[in-house]
Amino acid sequence: MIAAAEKTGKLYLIDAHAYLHRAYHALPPLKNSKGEPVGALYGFARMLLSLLKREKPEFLAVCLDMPGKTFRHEKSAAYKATRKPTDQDLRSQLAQARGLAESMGFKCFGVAGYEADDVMATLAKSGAEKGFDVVLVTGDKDALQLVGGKVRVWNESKGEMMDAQKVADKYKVAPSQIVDYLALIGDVSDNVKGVAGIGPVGAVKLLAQFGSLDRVLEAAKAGDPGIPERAAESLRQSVESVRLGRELLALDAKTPLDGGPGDCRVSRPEPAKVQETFARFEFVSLLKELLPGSSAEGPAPQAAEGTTVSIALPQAPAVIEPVAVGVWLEAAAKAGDFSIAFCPTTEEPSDAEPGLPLTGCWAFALSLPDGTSCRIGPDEASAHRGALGKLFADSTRRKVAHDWKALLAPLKEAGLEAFGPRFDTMLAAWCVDPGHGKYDFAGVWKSFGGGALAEESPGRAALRQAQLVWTLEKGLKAALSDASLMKLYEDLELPLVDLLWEMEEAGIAVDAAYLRGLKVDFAAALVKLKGELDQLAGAEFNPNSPKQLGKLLFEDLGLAPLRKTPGGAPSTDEDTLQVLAKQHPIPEKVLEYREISKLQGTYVDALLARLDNNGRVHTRFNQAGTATGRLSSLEPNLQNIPVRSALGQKIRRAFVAPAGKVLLSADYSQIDLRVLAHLCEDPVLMDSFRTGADIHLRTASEVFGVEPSKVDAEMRRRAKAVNFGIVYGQTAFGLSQELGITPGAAREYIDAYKARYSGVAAWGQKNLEEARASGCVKTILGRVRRLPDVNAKNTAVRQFNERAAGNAPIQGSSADIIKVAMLHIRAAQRDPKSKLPAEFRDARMLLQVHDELLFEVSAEAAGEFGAWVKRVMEEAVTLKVPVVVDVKAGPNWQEMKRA
DNA sequence: GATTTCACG
DNA sequence: ACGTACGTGAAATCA
Repeated sequence: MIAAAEKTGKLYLIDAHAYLHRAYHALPPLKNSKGEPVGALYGFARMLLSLLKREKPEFLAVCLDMPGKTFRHEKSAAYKATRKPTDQDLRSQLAQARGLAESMGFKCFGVAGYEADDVMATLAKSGAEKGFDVVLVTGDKDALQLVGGKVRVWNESKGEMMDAQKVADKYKVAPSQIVDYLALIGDVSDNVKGVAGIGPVGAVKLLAQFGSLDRVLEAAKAGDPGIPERAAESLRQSVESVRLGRELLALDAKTPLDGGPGDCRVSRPEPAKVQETFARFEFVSLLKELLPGSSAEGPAPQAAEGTTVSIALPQAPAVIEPVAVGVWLEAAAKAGDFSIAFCPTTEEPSDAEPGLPLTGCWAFALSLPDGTSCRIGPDEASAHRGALGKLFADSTRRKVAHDWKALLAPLKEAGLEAFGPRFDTMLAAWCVDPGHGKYDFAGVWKSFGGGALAEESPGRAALRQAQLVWTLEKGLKAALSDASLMKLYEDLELPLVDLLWEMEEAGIAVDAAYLRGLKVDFAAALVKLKGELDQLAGAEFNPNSPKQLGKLLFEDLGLAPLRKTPGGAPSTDEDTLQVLAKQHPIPEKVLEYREISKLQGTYVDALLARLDNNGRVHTRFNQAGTATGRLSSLEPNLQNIPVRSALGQKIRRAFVAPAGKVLLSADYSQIDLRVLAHLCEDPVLMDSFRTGADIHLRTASEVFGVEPSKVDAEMRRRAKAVNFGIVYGQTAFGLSQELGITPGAAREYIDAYKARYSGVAAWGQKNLEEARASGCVKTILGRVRRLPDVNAKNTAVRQFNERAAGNAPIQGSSADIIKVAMLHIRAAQRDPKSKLPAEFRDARMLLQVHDELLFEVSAEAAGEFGAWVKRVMEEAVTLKVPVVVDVKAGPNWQEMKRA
């Protein structure tokens, strides 16, 4: 038998104690509820997790120091003698690091008498011999001596991957000379003194000339003319100490280990083990990352009241088998309310679902509150048309469903229009806690405490949903009341369902011929640019590939990266390319290519593909998606049609009004800042709006302390960025990036703003305090946003929540206002008693883009209609400052003039 | 499926 | 010591 060759791959070696030290000093002194210090362990575990996620290592070893003296202390009394004794709080954590790493499924090595560095050296050597690509994860310069061949050092905090070339570039010596180099210049942390008068430059020179420390010392002894006499004398005096230093710095690759690289395969941690360990340290969020779906036992961190909503759902009971439609109708006649769930069906017959109707593309599950259910498809619907129609039209019966808007089209197709009171569990769930992102039935059931629902076929899932939705409804009603959200849900969100559906159904006309012309132009421009780029690069590459572009710019051309992406790669985004454009012609061309490619792929192609038979495209509005109360638009997204660039406006030009009509746009002017003024009642801000000033100009005047007439364009631009930033909870860094100024200057702008607009600053403070105490913030209509992590210990997480806490009331209130206006407009259009002209009633609301409404209206009536819409929108709410709407109209969405 | 980039308010 | 302005959706690339 021949043994199979040992499987190899990338082997990561972690210097555990380096990370524990770093985390200990970097993080606030976290303790668990028992008062035990856990901050360093937390940082260490987090680092391991992010390495796991980012690098997906196949093999990984955690290398530790053991307490007590090492062979180096035997050699030198001075070794590390200058180090301060380790804090007790850190010592206790160092002792627990091994257990923590092992519980996470990592192989650990630590040998008494040796340091973690020696262990790493040993594993690196044997790993490289066995064919592993070895990566030492450490910031310690000593480790660079091991670089070469298959061994590299990754300085994770600086994001540098050091191979032999990089070492040579940075230190001007080969990795094999690193020990000699450090011995010559000394190393403070190890208390290795080095040679007096010889620094990095001198050391590099000597080593370049003589090759090694020994040769340097020999040459000094022999009085070689290549060494200045002063340095030679200094070297002769230090022969003993520098040789000792070299011995101390050289890593020992012969550490006795109980195992090797092959034993370091990363395995999935045993859930019980990691759960136990993390629960002991109370690493709740980390546990979720490592084992999604699990929860830490033990005392959870104190969540403020209002951050979480539980409505005590039971585990889902088994699905109750459906009854025949006739039987169900008899039961329904005696009962009152019923629920409806849509079941997407296919034309393909399915063995798994014998009960499923196959003749059409729709089917529904219906259920009574007691679970008595049936399924109807086109056949059943026609067989029981009369009874079903009567039931759906009966306004005394409440009808419960999850996501009514999605139900309206299939119901219409089935000829089953529903009248009377509705309950929509999707909207209710979103109102109660809008932070989940997705609100499909199974997701809502789970996130409100009902546990995971098993995968089911569409037919069974619809049946189950119709039956379970009653339980959800009961809990959500209570939750809506408890949070004072019933009015928002009933009077705003629920009525919006039909309006949004009508907008979706209406769609918007697109000039297909124009768009096809644009497509040809763009395609030609792309071919040309691609040719020029390949020429410039000297080889073919894909400008849409960040990876290929990054390699070209930062490796082949040697340009300097500006910043890194979250994934750790050097970024090639627009900001970066604009900076690099000053050094090389390629970035500029890539920017051009990217812009056109984006417009072509995201807009031209997508719109052409989505044209209906009448030349219109229909978006879908997601009413239950955003955390703040806004709508979003999808498939296609018509809320992000280009407007800022000249090329982008060509896309906007494709949205047109049919003959005899015009597009009319009504948008709220500065709605976010007006809402802010209303919320904070800052006298200066309120005055700006009451006097109808140019708001950014006024801000410039206040912040820069000059007369309004002395404000130039650049000052106004900066003030505008400050105003935007205020709404977003800006940092000095963020503003500095936006404006291309130093963080110090940005800080001054912000301070000046806060001094002039003290009411804004005070509101921000008060709002945050309320958020911390209650765990949520509210809009002017009482819409909540829950902020479970506004008190988080993790700085980044906490600060993110703090900014969201400041922004949500503003963005959310603006969303409230435009939603009210939409309903008012529609109500007036539909009210037979309102004396609106027929053209006003026929005007169709097509799109909502957060602060803008787009209508299609007869060209003759446009002027008057615009004036009316303006008034309704401005009067939707009464704020402490005026609300102003600007109206424009034109033949397409690009060429619009003020009406 | 994750990552990166970029379109909008 | 680290990351860094709020809220979205879509496409292309690459593993």
